[in-house]
Amino acid sequence: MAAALELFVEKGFAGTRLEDVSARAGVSKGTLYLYFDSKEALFKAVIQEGIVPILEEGAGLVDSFQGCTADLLRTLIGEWWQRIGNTHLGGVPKLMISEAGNFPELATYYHDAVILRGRDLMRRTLQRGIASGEFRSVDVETAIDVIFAPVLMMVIWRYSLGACCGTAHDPGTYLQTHFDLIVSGLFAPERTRPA
Amino acid sequence: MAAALELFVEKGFAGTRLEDVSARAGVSKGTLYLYFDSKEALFKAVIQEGIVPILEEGAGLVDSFQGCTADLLRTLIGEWWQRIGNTHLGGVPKLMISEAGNFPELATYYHDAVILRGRDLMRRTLQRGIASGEFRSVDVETAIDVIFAPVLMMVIWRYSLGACCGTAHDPGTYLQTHFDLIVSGLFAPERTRPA
Amino acid sequence: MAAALELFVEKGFAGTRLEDVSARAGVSKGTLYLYFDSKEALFKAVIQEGIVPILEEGAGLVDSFQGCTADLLRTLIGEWWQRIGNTHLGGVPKLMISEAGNFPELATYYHDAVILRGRDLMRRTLQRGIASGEFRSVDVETAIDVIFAPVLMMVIWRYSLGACCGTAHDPGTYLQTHFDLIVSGLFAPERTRPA
Amino acid sequence: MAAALELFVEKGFAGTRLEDVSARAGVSKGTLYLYFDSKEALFKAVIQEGIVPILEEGAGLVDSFQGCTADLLRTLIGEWWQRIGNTHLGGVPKLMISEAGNFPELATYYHDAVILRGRDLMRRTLQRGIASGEFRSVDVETAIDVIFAPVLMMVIWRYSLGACCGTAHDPGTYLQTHFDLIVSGLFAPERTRPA
DNA sequence: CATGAATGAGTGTTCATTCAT
DNA sequence: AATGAATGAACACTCATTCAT
Repeated sequence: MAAALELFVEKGFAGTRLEDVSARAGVSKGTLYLYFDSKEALFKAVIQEGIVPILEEGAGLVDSFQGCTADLLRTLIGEWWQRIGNTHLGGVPKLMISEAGNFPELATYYHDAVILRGRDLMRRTLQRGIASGEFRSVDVETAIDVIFAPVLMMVIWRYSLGACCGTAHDPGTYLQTHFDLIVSGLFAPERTRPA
Repeated sequence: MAAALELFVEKGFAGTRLEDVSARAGVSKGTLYLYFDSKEALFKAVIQEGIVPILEEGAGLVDSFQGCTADLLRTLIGEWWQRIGNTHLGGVPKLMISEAGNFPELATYYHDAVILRGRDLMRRTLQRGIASGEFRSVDVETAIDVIFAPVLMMVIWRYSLGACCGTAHDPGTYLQTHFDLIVSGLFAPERTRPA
Repeated sequence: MAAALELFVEKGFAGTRLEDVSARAGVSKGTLYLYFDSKEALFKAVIQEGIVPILEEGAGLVDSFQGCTADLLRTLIGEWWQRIGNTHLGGVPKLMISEAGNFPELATYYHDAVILRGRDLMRRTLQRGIASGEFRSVDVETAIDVIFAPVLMMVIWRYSLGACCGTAHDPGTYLQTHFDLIVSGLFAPERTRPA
Repeated sequence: MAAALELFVEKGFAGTRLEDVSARAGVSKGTLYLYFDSKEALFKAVIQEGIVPILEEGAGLVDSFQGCTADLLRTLIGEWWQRIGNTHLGGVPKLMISEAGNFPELATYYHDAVILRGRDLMRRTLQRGIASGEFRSVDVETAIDVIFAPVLMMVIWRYSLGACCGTAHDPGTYLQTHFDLIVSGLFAPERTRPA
């Protein structure tokens, strides 16, 4: 599955040959069919089993986190970067964007299992901060957009045009800058804009 | 080329069959080869001839615009929406993201001819506003990112997951909201935050 | 279709490679798909278009035949031998027997369109002879079995074990013998066995 | 081997997957190769070991039978029905017809070991009846054809088109009818058509 | 200019066969 | 003896490309 992920991300679904997947995995072409019914089934497995478990851990983190909400937010983004963004899974958003039209059923699954769940994680985090008075009472849904968009654009760029036309920002700096910007915007006034 | 654009945008490069393109264009499959050497040549032509001319008109607009810079910015975004975003050309960003890995040469061309040129348009606009005192002296490159990102995410979503999982924002409202937000942030303090 | 018939008859459905069919037909593999959606569709077409039209002509013959019924019977069997039995179509009964289990839908079609129609032809012929007093009043359905069975066994043998283990009877003589036997058995006693 | 017989009969040689055979036999796919060198070897074993022993018993029966020849004939057909026709072995004639072209060597073996031996059994029976004056002095080879043909057609039908298009005669009644017809035809005139 | 029949290389999938355990 | 994971050759089917008309 790691081999399939890399190739799907790199070449798209149609551009990936199962022969290459099996070669990269060090098995024969037929062996793939012992574990996946079809190329499409392999594709779905890569998406589903790659990301969903990580999101479930994220849910546990939000539920049990001790500490201020800014730290929770920083931890969430950091974990996402460690476990998804900075691994081959970081190519999945670009992959889903590319293939959604060809796999509507999978796109729906991804929307429900990944996107909605991811938004939910962020929603609960923001509400936690607002409830505790740490954050201003912003419009939560819009804030979710604002937080996710640059992060997503970064990995999308990284796995598409960034590969040819380089000059990408350093991801660490980029993420830190955005985190600061967002947290500044979120912090409740008396704390972010002290006299 | 309109037929090809629609199908490339909808199904990606590999997923598009020239037979379908020719059928939608109302000609025979062989006729395509009178005008384009190959599927790849067709793809490049669609990208190049679709967007570049519009950008060139945009350059003329920025050079000759009479009026305040906020109006220029509003006009630019409005024209983009009228001529690109709200037509089938709106699918091109998603398409380039999908196929950049398979067409590095085209991706480089797109980067230079479209992305850099688009950023340049916006850069000159922002610098015009800053020079005239209308805008605050923001970091221009970051501001370009901030202005483009939500607009791009909207069309990317529209041509990928949005097609299956709906619930898209109304584009008009969305763009207006973002425009207001940006301009508020850009306006020079004495004007946006009057005593 | 002639090439396909020969190979299906010789090797069975699964044993026939479309590449061989196309080679024997003098076209390329892809060309087959211009005219038949799939191997299965080709198989169905071979069965349907090969035999059904001939049966329809047979129906016309029975309706319009002038002369004694024994001559009609002889003509029917002779025509069958000329147009089916002694051509590659003679392999179709063996083919249907082999593949009925794998193509139940086609088997049902064959049963209705060929077998039932063939029996009907024979039924009307026998009833004509009985009505005119030429034939004894035998059990018609059983007589149909008796007339068809040896004829079918001959072509089945010819396209199966007969190919390897030879020693087949001369078909002409075999058919003649059976025809005589059948007619002798059928003729009313006072006419076939005159004092 | 019972599992293989059922599947070969039902789906033909090419249509039978060894995985299904092993599953039906309750062993693993690899285990088959402990006992049979190849799919082809399994096929040959099924044919050879299934029918030949029964024919050998039949030879003993003809040699030692006490009683009139009509009873011997009835017993032979009855035994055939009990031990072959009405078991899965009844599918072997259809199977050999289907696969003779693909297995000429096996077909030759079957011809020599089964068909010739079966004809020999019948030949000796008929000659016994003729010698004793029970039967008319018919042409023996033709009579063998006449006796075997309907019986074979019945099992062939049963394992091919009969499976889809039903309406088969009751096998018991069918066999009885044919037996009566044959014996009536064979009995010397003075005994079958008394005054 | 336009056609569409023909091509054949390429790929997803199947399954008989092998072999380390 | 028995397993079942692994193999890879074989084949149905697709589709970009060509060319005679």
